[in-house]
Amino acid sequence: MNQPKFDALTASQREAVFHKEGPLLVIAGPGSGKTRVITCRIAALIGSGVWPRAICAITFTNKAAEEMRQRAISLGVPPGAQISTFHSMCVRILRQYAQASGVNPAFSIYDTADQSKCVKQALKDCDMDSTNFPPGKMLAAISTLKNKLVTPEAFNTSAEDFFSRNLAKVYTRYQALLDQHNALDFDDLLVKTALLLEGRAEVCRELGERFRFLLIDEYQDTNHAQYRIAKALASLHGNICATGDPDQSIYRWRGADIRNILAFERDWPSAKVVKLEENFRSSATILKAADALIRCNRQRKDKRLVPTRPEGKPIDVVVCEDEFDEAFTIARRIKDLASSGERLNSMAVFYRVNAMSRTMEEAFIRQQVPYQVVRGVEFYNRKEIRDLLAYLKVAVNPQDEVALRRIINTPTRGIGDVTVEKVQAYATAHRISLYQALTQASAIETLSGAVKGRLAVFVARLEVLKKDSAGPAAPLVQRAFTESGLEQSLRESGTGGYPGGQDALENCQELISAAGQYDQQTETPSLLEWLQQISLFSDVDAYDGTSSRVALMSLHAAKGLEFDHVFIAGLEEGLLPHEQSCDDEQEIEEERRLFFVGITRARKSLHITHCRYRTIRGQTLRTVASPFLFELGVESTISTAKEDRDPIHDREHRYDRSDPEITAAFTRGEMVRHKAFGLGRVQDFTDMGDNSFVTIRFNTGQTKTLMLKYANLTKV
DNA sequence: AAAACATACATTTTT
DNA sequence: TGTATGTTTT
Repeated sequence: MNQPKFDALTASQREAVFHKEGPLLVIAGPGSGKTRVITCRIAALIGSGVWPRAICAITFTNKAAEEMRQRAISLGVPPGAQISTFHSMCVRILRQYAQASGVNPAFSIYDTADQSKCVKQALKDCDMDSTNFPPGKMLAAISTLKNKLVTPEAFNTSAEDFFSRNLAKVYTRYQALLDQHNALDFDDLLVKTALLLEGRAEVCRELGERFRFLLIDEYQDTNHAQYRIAKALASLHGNICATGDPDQSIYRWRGADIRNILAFERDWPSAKVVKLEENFRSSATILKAADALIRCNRQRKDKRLVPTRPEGKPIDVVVCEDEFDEAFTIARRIKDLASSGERLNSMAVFYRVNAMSRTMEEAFIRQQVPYQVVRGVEFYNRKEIRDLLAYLKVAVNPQDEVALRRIINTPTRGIGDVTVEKVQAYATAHRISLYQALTQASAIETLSGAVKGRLAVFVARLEVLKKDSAGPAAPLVQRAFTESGLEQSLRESGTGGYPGGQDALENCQELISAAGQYDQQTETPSLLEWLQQISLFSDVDAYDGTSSRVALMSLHAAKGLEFDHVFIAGLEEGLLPHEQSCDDEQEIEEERRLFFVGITRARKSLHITHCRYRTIRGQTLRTVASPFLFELGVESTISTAKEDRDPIHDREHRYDRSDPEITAAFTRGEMVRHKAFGLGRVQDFTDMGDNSFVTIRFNTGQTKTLMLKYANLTKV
């Protein structure tokens, strides 16, 4: 049926696509057409008589899952196969087997911000000092334990040294708090699923019978919990197909265990291994450099990078003066490429740390190069979105105390900290949840009549929402928006606590329409399901490859993407490899893989820059070129960006040239640069047209009032 | 309750 | 250097 579509496959791709029964490991290098192989494999399985519903494909990101679904559709694969991320699969399993796994199906999903609230609370409850035990560190340690499926009880018995014993206390308390709140954090989703599958043989068998074919993408990024889940799910039949590239493992720091993919053949001795070594993406020149680089890693399975494309342009390595010069140089080269007919959305700039995006953005604005910054979080982390979602979460799961505390006085409704503490005291005394205590507020003697009234109004609103919480999500989100008072407070912005009132309003409306979309796409939509689903979303998916803009992103964010022209900035010691990843050889090797990932995104041309000086945290330091540069082993065109510019007044010229608004108004607090005095902050601005003057406190400590027309200031 | 002030902090990021 | 968060002030 789908046979004609498979004709274009290479021999090794065919092997991977048509291997039917038993374990299969596909080691797929960059640009080897891996995604296509997986979707073709799904099609081939179904073509050979496998029922679509028996297929379970697991990805790491929602974006990857969506892409795979789209590809499957365009291949003509009938619907029914489950294609989802590890986490959403776990949510589904946990809800289906709620009883067996000991969770309440209305659970909230806690993200890092919620987690951090709980850890802080746990530290407080344990009388531990957050200076000696920083919440972030504790959370990371807890996450590591969870990844290894170590329960608080187990850790309690094994913890011996001072730190471990304290960690055990916090971990135990933290987990108790989550239980109390009927909440699972991201790690719990995996842990509970793994424990369910390993602890309940009948559940494991049922799921094994249902999902006869398991496909796991990016297997090199699995952590231990995910590994155990995969192993359990495939234990019945051994039909597990793992695909990945050990050379693209860049998430060790968040628990990814490269040993999972390296030891696949040991776990599944009958495994067939297929290597996809041909690269259909990059020019031979780029591949040669990438190959030379990655060969410097010692802990590695040997793998070839076989080019199928012609030589292409030489790799371009540029030494810049400082980060401004670097950004300027990149912007100018992009302009050159654009004027030679290349599309802006075929180009991308990668950097090691997101902080580097700002300098880039400034240069791009000045040079008028359209760009988009691709960043992780944003939308769902906005205050107004979190507030609105918290309101809904409480309606669905009143035990969710983090959400409840968030909204109890947001927008302000005269329920201050003192009141909450009184209610909390009552709750503790009567061993009930905070929410339950709120419903009994009239019985709390320490509260005044007025406060009781306000609490009653608040609870009544939530109760109504809770009662009507069945059916489509969008109307409920709309209602919560209005009834919570959030909408009104946003409309009256300026006075309220929301500085960007208009934006915030639009964001909330966007959330409502997102809920509407979910309602339309889902057979039996429910608020609970929607909330659980969007907890697992981030908006990296918001990257728009079709708009005509250059993409700016971190090297990590670049994984899975490809561009004709790639720029990688900051190839300096301490930045790439990052100074905090230089402790051991393993970390250095991961940094090398990160660079490798960046390089192999490029199809036609690769441009690498590094600076002689870079300002980090306000200090300008002389830099050293990254050792990785020399490992590329290519005859690179080393050019100095500065050569065609005035060497002394570079920076000033750059700004003068591109900033015609030199007499524009300045506002208090703005950063400006003065030729002689350097950086400073505007204290005051008196607009007198041509004779305007401006008061600036310079970083040298002096404050000066200058005539604008003579000052020659530039905005920073 | 809001604004002003002070202080810690600072990779990578998905779920 | 900036920011994000927490604390004090009004």
